[in-house]
Amino acid sequence: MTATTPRLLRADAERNLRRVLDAALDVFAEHGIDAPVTLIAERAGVGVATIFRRFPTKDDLLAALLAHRGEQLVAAADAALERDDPEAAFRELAKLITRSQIADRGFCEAIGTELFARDDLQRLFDGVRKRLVEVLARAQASGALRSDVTAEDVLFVLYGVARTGLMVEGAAPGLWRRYLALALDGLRPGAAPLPGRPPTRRQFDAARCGS
Amino acid sequence: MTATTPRLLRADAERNLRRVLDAALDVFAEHGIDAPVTLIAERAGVGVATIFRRFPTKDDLLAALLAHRGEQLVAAADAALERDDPEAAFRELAKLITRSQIADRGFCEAIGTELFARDDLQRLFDGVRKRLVEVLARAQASGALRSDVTAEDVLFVLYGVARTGLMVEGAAPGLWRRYLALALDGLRPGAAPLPGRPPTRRQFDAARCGS
Amino acid sequence: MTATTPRLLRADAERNLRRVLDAALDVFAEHGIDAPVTLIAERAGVGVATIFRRFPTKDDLLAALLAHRGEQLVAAADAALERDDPEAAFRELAKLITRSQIADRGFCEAIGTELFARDDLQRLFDGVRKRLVEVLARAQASGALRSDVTAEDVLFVLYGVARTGLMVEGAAPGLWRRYLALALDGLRPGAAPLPGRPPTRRQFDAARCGS
Amino acid sequence: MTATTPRLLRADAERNLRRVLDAALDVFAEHGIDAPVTLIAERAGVGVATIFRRFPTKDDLLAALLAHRGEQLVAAADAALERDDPEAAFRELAKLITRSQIADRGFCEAIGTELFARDDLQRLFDGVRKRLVEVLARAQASGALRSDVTAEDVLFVLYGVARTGLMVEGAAPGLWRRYLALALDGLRPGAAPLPGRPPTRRQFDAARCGS
DNA sequence: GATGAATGAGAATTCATTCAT
DNA sequence: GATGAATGAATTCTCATTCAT
Repeated sequence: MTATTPRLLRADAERNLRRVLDAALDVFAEHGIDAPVTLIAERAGVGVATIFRRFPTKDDLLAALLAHRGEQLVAAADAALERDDPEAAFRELAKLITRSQIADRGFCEAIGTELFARDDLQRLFDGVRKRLVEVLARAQASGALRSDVTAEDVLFVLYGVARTGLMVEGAAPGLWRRYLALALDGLRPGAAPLPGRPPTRRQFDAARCGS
Repeated sequence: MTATTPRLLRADAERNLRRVLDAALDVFAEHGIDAPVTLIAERAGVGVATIFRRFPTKDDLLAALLAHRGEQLVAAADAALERDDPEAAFRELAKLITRSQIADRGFCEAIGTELFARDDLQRLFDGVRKRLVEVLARAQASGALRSDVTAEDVLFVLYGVARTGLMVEGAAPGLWRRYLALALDGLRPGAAPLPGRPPTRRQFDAARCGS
Repeated sequence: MTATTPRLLRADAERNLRRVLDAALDVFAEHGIDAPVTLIAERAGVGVATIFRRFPTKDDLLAALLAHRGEQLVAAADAALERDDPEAAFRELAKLITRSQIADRGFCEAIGTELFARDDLQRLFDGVRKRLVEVLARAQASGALRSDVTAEDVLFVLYGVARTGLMVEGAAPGLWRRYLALALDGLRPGAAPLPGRPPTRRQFDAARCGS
Repeated sequence: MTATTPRLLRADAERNLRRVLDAALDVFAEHGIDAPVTLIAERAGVGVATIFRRFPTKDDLLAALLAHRGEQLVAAADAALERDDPEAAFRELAKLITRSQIADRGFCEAIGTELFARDDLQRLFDGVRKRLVEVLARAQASGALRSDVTAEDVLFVLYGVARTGLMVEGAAPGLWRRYLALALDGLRPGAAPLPGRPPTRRQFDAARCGS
């Protein structure tokens, strides 16, 4: 009973926190990262200060949501890693990564922003990258994918697909799958070698954090 | 004297207009469409009111620049149309379209915005689309390109490439060519048919104007 | 059991009250009266509401601390009163009064504020004043101090010394003793009579409470 | 005529700027540096943005006012330097310095704040200090002042006098002259040497800028 | 009784757009 | 015609104080 008291307190708070996060997810997903915090507060049915209590900065709130996305992606990537078929695993992971950005305009807009410079986000999304490295290597080894692309390449390509997908989502929901398919077709083997060199890790990280 | 005064003024005005447009082009290209109007006024060496006299709204100014880009693209597309080699023509046009967005962050950001709903812009960029239809058809007829993609598809794909290119441009200048190559590889013939259907004209236009 | 519970609670409460007061003393002494209440709650390891339960208002909390300082000063003044050497007694009391303000930025900042209008504080600090009147009179009678200054004058002068001391304390700790010495030198006999008249009791009280 | 056009424009603007500065001077002088900018805007009869146009930051506005005070002081100090009687010159300068702080609560409160770290302010008020060095040296050479105090000492002492003066000004206008006289009496020769060492230039500057 | 989450009233600052000159 | 100063409507963030648990 003495143990439940703090839990009860948190039950209330957590409900509100959940509402804030849900509202923030919705609002940022719909309006992008420029959505005012007050809009989230309204949607959540709380005062602004309630939000700023948990997240001292708008950026902190955004970072929390991004971390959420990162965790989801890591988990989903782990599931994809389980797959036996290397190509299917790769396609699934690619789809997951793209879809997560399309489902959340804020997430997609945040990519290439200082927001990603935060250590925790770096680590999380590097986890995604690492899993993609693995899945990609297997697919390449199986001959299903061209061998001159890196995981960084793939992530950049999928970002582009997501951007396009977001633009068309309102007018043609689901059309992004078409463009994902097109992008994946570009990864088939048999094409002329790509021009230039893939981005270095340093370049990749820099690009993610807004050069 | 009464005759020369208006002429001089008009000359002055035109010089100013040119300076405003040049400055706006630079500023929006560098900072995107959220750049403040005052920054443009500074760069142009004129007062803000001078800008708002010609362009009652910031959006009007942006629209004018977009029209400029549209005209450039139309001209460049016409040049590409001259080419004999259908594939080369297509690749050139694709490169032009992508590069124009990468060279102008504002232009790229404006795509998918209500800004594109303006009649004049609709017409202009529809001119680009039409030329692409032509170039694409020839390339497809020549067997250099898969036949299940439309000009609308291609434009959407290139938008994605440009978005990626813009993100990485700071950290890895020119890397976009690599991703353009990848995208074009996706357009080679021989792949499984694309899922879904290409966007209708209505969907295409709607997506361009922010659903 | 019914008897011990309230006792335990009261013991708990008193311990909390003590912690709050200690924390508040520290925090206000270090950061001044603008320090947020939550900072005190943190430092005390209690919730804010615990503070506001005892002290309905931040001002009430401040007043309690000021009362604490007042009591300390009264006690210290009583000790000084014991001294045989009138000049030594005066110097000691002056030093005590100054040091108490320097050791507690919040105390010093509160002087000249409506806070001092509270009856209990008025009474307490009037106790200090009265003891200074006594000590001062003796020192003046002994010829060690000029006779045209009042206790109110001295308190005002020491406030100025404390303000200076606080400003320099960070860069030159202890420098205030130098300025206290200078101020005391100004109280030596033999100078031309001071201009104007010393503040009346009414003026003195009014000045203390923010005019 | 062509020359007057810009002047006319500025005539209007300068009137407003003057109103803003006057209002700011009044408001900060009365309420101190924590007074909200909106209050100044109201008092000046302008919108807040008008103020933020000239002074990008509240601190910039404050700094401008401080610079104003600094210039006034430098000019006044030059006048005092002209005086033949070394002691009279010193007393006059001391009075000027003290009065300027009493007339402007904001000025006095700003001392010991990061605001003073600004280069222009440093230079201006160092000009005041240098003039005081001169005047002080003459007064000391003439035997009118004790020789173990520096200009830095004097400035710190006068700050304390001003703080006291500000506290009592509401209840006893002009009483500060009494405490200035007391402080000056402390600077007469013939007292025991002061304890400690005067602050170094480094310490002096650090104390002025908030340690 | 204690907790700490929630709140609303500001505060500083920015920006597209409008007027007086 | 051109200028740039003025404006008001946001937007982010803070803090004393109140309430649900």
